[in-house]
Amino acid sequence: MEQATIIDNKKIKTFKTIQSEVESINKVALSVDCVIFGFDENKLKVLLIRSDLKKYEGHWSLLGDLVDPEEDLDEAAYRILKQRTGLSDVFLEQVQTFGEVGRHPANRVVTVAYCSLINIHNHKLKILDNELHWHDADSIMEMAFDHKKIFETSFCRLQKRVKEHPMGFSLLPSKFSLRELQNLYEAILNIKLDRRNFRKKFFSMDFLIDLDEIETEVPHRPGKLYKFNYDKYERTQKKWTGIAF
Amino acid sequence: MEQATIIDNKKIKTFKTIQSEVESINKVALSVDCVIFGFDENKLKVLLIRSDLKKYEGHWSLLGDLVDPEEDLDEAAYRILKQRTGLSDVFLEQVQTFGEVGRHPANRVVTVAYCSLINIHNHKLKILDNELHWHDADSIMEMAFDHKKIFETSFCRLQKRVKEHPMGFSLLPSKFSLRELQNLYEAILNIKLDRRNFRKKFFSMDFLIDLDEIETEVPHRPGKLYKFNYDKYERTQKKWTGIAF
DNA sequence: TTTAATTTGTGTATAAAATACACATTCTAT
DNA sequence: ATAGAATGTGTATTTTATACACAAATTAAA
Repeated sequence: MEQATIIDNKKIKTFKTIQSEVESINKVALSVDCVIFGFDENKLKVLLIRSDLKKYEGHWSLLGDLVDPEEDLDEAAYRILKQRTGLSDVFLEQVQTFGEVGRHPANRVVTVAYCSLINIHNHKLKILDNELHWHDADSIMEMAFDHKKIFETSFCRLQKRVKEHPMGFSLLPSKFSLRELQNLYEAILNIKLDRRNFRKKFFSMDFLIDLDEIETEVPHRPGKLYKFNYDKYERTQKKWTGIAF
Repeated sequence: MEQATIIDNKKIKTFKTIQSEVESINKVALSVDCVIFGFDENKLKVLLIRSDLKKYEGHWSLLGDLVDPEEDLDEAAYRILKQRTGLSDVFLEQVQTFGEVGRHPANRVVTVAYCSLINIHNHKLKILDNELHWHDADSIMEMAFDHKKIFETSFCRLQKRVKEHPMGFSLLPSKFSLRELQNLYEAILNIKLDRRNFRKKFFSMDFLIDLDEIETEVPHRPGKLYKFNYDKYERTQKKWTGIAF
């Protein structure tokens, strides 16, 4: 709403009219919900908290909070992440806004979903009362509110984005083997990939820096360790990829 | 915000506390802004309205309105479209939510941007006072509020989505020639495509129905007319497209 | 210290897809 | 009748994706 608006195709609301509405009735509660992904034991995980709402007793929900009227949306998302995980230097991306009238049982609450990818071993959960828990992303059952839908939307977005953007590396330690990288992709996309072709693909992209180190404490031949070359990636403009439905 | 929330990593807000906040202070005005794309004279167009806000006198803005507290977000977007264009059976997709604190000069207004594609010739604009105008998408200058940014985000989204989803057909008449289709893609993506390869591509996708009709009133050899096979597209599950940054 | 088990690391042949490119045909306008 | 302009078509080349097997390195156990 930010200009004259036609109502009933007739009556024109002026900005002044609208502004008075803004001050009074035409407001809704706005929240941010974070879908926080992690990767552990070769499984994609999502961080959930137990709902304290009577109606959803025993159900899990996403990590969220109301947006403060003085706070940017992104700020709110970063704040929630910081409060929950202690991390501030994380991958964070807005996914979608969910605004069905009945999505919250008590009030009209519109929520903006954010997706976040964190390296699960870089932080220790501030667990209080066992409220907070990492769940396997592939076995999420019922959730509070419409959080299942929000989760699924975010998961689909992740599956799509991870193929066109190197965000997956945020889920790995900074040094990783190609096997770990492949495990990550296989877990997110729920597919099996050919090891030789996978390696060929990533080497040909030429964004991996060979660290001349090898894995330790693996019960087999250790693999070489790599890190992702973010600098080079940022400098490289993405190529044209054709039309394909 | 939809469960117990940690503040200062200490104090736990209960739902009751939060609910009272919902009732009072923790609300913001929420609007929907529609980026309405059209295609005319081989150019991508966007429908804008003159801002009536003093501060933005002479500037153009997107078509938007406040979301009613009893109204779903999508409903609000459809309502705006209907009011502005008279069309109800249109392509509509949420793009992103913009919630910077200072984006509206007078109030905190968070806006959810929607992208819409309409066939420009299927409706006659309900023009009032010359307020409403189709602009060339490639020559948008200054706009009111952060609408330039919203437009650009939506335009980028369109460029990306049109390559992976057959939404572009919404901008064309139901019967179109391959040249029109190619012009559309060239306009949206701002590139030149090889005519033979473009045709080969679309024929190999096999979603075009040959109508056994030809163009009329063109000053040259008329091309064959096609329509898009939405049914077949819906039944066809999209193929795996590989990892590529 | 030998052996088995497991995983790493590598290359080639084939198929599929994208690209580059030219000419005859059809229709309109004059 | 002719000129102009756009349609319609095929092939050769390059690039990319896919399928597939074996030797070398390391650990764990005998």
